[in-house]
Formats: sequence, structure tokens, C-alpha cells
Amino acid sequence: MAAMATHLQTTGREPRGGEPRGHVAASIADVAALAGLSAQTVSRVSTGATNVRPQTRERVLVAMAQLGYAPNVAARALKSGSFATIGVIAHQLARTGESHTVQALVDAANDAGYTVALIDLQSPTSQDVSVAVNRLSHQAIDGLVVIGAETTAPATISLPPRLPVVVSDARFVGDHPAVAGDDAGGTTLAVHHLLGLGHRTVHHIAGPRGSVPAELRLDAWRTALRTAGREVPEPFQGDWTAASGYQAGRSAAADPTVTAVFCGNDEMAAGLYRALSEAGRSVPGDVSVVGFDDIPLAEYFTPSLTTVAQDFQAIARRLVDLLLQQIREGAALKDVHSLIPTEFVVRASTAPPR
Amino acid sequence: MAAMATHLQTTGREPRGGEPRGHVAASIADVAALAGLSAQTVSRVSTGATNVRPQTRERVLVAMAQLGYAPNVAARALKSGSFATIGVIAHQLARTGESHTVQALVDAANDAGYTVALIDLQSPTSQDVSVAVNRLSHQAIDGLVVIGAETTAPATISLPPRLPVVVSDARFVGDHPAVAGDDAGGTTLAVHHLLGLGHRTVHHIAGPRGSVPAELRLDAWRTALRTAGREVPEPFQGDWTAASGYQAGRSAAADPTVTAVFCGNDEMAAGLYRALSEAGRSVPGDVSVVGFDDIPLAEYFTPSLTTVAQDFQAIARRLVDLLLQQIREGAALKDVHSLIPTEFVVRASTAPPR
DNA sequence: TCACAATATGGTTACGTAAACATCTGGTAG
DNA sequence: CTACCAGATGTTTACGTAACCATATTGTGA
Repeated sequence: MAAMATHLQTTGREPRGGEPRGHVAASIADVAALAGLSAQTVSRVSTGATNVRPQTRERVLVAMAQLGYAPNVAARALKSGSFATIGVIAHQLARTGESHTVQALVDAANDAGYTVALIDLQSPTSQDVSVAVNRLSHQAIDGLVVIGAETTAPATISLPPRLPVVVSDARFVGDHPAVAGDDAGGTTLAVHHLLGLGHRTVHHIAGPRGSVPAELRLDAWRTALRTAGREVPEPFQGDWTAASGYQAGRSAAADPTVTAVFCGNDEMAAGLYRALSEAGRSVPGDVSVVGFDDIPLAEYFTPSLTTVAQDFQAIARRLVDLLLQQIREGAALKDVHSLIPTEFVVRASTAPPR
Repeated sequence: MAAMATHLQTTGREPRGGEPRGHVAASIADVAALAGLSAQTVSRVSTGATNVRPQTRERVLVAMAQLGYAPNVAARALKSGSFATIGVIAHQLARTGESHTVQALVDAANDAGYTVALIDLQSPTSQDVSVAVNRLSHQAIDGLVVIGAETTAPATISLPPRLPVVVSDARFVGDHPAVAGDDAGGTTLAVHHLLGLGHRTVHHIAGPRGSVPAELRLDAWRTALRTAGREVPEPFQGDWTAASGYQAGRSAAADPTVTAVFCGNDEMAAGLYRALSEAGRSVPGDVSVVGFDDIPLAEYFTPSLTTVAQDFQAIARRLVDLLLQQIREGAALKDVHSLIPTEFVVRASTAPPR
């Protein structure tokens, strides 16, 4: 009930006050009157219906232009039940990976004729997600993309019934179609690459506890080492930020057995670079480093960072595809789980051990 | 007329098909019937009106919960003329500076009870901006924030009349309220810092031609040098990307007279770092480097980057404030130009020349 | 006890659009 | 020449809400 109350308050704003001329936005009736036609005919022109004489259509278009007519989206939405809008729930938009997904998502949605209503969560808890969804209310959006709930099980998010939803989540639990980058696959490539160069084992700076991609990468790293019969060292605990990578890096730099580090993301790799540099250990001479995500800056780290590239574009396109499919067909797609492959990009931060 | 046609087509989608039970979303009338009250009373509860007996309100809330009622946003918007939504036009959202502004903007808008409808432009030309605006149509949003038009004069953007608008633009031309970081001030601080360290002059890697912030930083750099009576070297031409900074850096590294470089943004500074490193010139020993923006990674460059920090939060808050003020008061705020101060952050990438 | 005020609740209406159905026009085939 | 058909246009209606005005109910003071 508490959650429900969040969308029950009005904003208390009045419609915008009048220009000098009592020039309220022109409606379809005004256009009809000016053109000497019925409102229905105007509506037909504005929706692109074909059964209108070219000459009549022209008359309507002229009247529209003259009045600066634009269809009232609210009325249209009320009538049709659709807003041509999808909701996107993100978490810390400015985090590099997230912002790429969101940009790609916005572009994909726009291409499909949809506007994106964006909510940015401060914290990605189930409750906050639920509140955010209710805020958009279940009729203001035609569908919902949840990409910011990395520490939350999608199944525990309370959603309006019948609202098409897709989530970006690699666990593939719950009923919603899900799309994610191949965290495990990318991690395996990274570990094998480093072992293949001759490193005896690979250390890891992990993302925050509870984060799904962080856990998946951690597990895959552990599994890859075990499968290869290598020792699994204690992972360093990070939180995605460069600062945490730096902290972890101070410990790593002090440990002479560390010759190869797989970082949970590129930002933490940047922090590690600096810690190693301060300790006088060179990359890749003394320590090889691999990142994850392939942010634009990764190529211009010094040295250029070897990393696991995520295809954010592909992830976003797939998310939008799956969502629109549900919206159009009116049916929930259950058990659709799409894993977008990662690409391993070898640059200059990895080398055989000394 | 061509532009107008863009918002006249419907999407041709049918409303979502029925669940097994003919369970269309509950309306205010359904709630009223279940509670044994009039629709009006239900409406009062849902809008938070005070003149309802607590006992009656409770009856309504129970009925709402039972039916899973949520107000129909379209109907509400149609009645009130307001969507509680603001449009945001961005350009290359994933660019670091931009994504911070957008995140802060979304947060500020959400705090004020507004949803953000986001459009990401591929190219920031006047025409594209106009098309994007028309796409949102002038009644789907209560106001518009334009932050992605850096190569476009706001005055040349065709906007629906009477739509409250704010732009993020430091030129302050045209009628719209504008907010921007203090490009010139920040640049001056950077140049003075470097001259103060004893450098004879300061080189510059500029942002793309035509970009407003790029030009402002370029001009301010030139002016600061002239004012100080220093030689003004030919600037290097970049385009905001690390790749362009690297290119420029190759030339800079080859020129022994270059001892201090002011970069148009932090990404280009990253590219410069690498070029200098490859040429065997150290930062800050041989060359001092200053960036612009203070992206989160800047502190973890190796060495830590001295840069001009922009307060994206403050910019966004001010943009939203100015927009909401116009929306609420119904009057356009002309000639409101707000310059958000920058902060100069001294880190480890600058030092006196050898 | 009753009149009156204050508060609570109900009925009617309009917001702008587009679907469904009705009517009108012009042309064509029998 | 007429009946009919197809296409063009008009009329009516409903979508869900909240403002406005009308009415019912409660409580208070004389």
C-alpha cells in the first residue's frame, strides 16, 4: 500500500498560462473548422489513412500548418492505450558500461519510433526498482527495460501485471526475457590468454559483492583456473571504481607472486596500473593486466589495455527487439535468454612472465 | 511541412491483447463501484484532496489495492495538460561529460517529480534537433532541455511556440535561458597554473572545430597567453577522443619546445599521455599536462591528472530549476544566463619545467 | 430541539482523439 | 436509364480523469 501511494499524488501544477492571445494549442476540431471538413477527416490525414482525396488531404495540411497544429499525445494515448514510450531503469547512468548500454538502447528505441523514459536509481534494491516502476505507472509506458538491478533478483521486483518487461541480467532467473553479455565466456578467454602466455596463475580484482556480473566473473575465473589445474589465489575485493582498483593494486604490487591480474572492469584496471607504477613494477614487463568492458579509453591506457569487449550495441538492440516483440504480440516471452558474445581484444598490457 | 509530417504518423500498433480473463486495467469507475462510492470521491483520494473522511479514504484505498488500480496517466495528462515529463536532447550520451550531465539531470528531474524523456542525437545539427523536438511533439513534454547542440546555434533551432526550453550553452545567444560551465574561467586557471610553474608558454590540444565549448576554451587559452605576453603556439586539432589526443600528442612529443600542454578534455589528455610515453618523455618531468572535465578516471591516470573540474551536478540542477520555473509560472525567462564555476584540481601531472 | 454552517459526497461535463457506423458522392455495369 | 458499388466524408460515441456545481450529512450553538 505504501508503494501504491507513490503514484497517487498529483503534481499540483496548473496548465501553462495564456499567451497574450488566448491562443491555446489548436485541436483537431479547429483544423476541421478552418478546412471546412469534419474532425474525422482531419484525423484520417493525421494518422496517414489512405482513403482521403489528395485534394482534401492538401486542404487539411494547409489548415494544420496555418494553425501550427500538432496531435495531442495525451488524447491519442488515452484512445489507443499506447504511449509509444518505453521505460528504462538504470543505475548510476554515468558508469561507463551503463552509459553505453543506455545510449544504444535510446538509439534502438528511437529507431523503432519509441521514446525512452529514463529513471536513474541511486541504489539498485528491489524496493527502489519497484518504486521506480510504479512511478512510471503502468500505463505511461508500453514496456520496461531493467538494466540497473545488478544486485537484485528480477523475480523479487514487484511489477504491474501485464507490463512487457525485459531485463539485462545474466542469471536468467525469473520469468522475464533476459539479455546479457557473456561474462563467463569473456572471463574464460581472459584467463586462458594469460595462462597461455605462461603465467602460473592469474589473480583477480573482483567487482562488488552481490553484483551479478561481478559474481559471474569471479566464479568463471575460479572455474577456469581450477579446470586448468592451477592454484586459485584469494581474489582482491573491488567495487568497480578506479579507486578500489588502486587499493587492491597496492596489495597486488607488494606481492611478488602476482604476475597476471584479471580485473573485473577497465576502471579498476586503471587503478591497478597506477598502483603498479608507483611500486615500480611495469606493465606488462612485471605484471600482465586484463580488463573487462573495453571502454573507449582502454585503448589509450599506457600501455594499451588488453580487455574483454562487450557489445553494448548488440545487447541494447536485442533488449529492444525482445521488448517490442512482446508489446506487439501482447504475449509475454518466457524463457528467452540471450547471451551476447564478448570479444577478447589483445593489446599491449599482457606478455609472458619474466 | 516536411518536418511537420514527422509527427503525424501513428505507429500502427494495437493495444496489448487480452489476458485469459477479460481483465482490462481497472479504472476509477471500477474502484468506485467496488467501494460503493462515486468516481469523484475515488478521484479525490487519488489526488490527495483533504476533504474525504478517513474512513471513506480507507474504503477507497482497499478497493484500489484489491483491483490493482493505478491512475491512467494518459487521461490525467489529457485533463490537466501536463505530463510531468521533460524532454532531454543529448548528443552522444556515452561521451563522458555528457553522461554525467544527463545522469544529474535525470536525478534532479526525478526529485522534482518529473520523468525524463531522452532523445540521443546522432548528429547535433539544427535540423536534427528540430526533428527530435517535433518527435516528442509539443504536448508530450512539459519542457525541454537541450544539451547536445554544441555545434548549433540555439536560435536556429525550430521549436514549438510556448514550450519552455533551457539550453546548456555557454554562448548565451538567443532567447532561451542558458546554463553552462565556465569554460573560459577554467581555461584561464589552467594556463595561469602552468605559467606560474615557470613554463614559457602552453600548448593546446583543441576540441573539434565548430564545437562551442571547444572554441571557448581555445579562445580563452589564446587570450590568457596574450595577456601574459607569451607566444601563442599553433594549437593541435583534436575531436574530444583519446585517439585524436594521441595523434596530436605524437606531434607534440616530437617538438622539444613543448613543455606544457592544456588539453580540451581529459580523454585527449589520456591520448597525449600515451604518445609522450611512447616517445620516452615523462609526465610531468618533461611535459606538464592539464585536462578538462575531471572525469572519474582522471584521478587514476598515471600520473594523476591535473584538470579543470566541471560541476555537472550543479549545471543539471540549475537547468532543471530554470525549466521548472518556466513551466510553473508559464512565462519564458529571457536573458537568464547562468555560468557554473569550474574548480581547478591540482594533481600530479604538472610540475616546473626542467 | 431546531436552524444553520461546515464538511463530505455525488452528478454532469469536457479534455482531444479515433473507432464504428452512417451517409453521401460519383462512376459503372446490366 | 437505373440500380448498385466503392470510395470519400460525416456523425456519434467512448476512452479515464478531475473541475465545477449540486446535494447530503454531520456537528454546533442558541
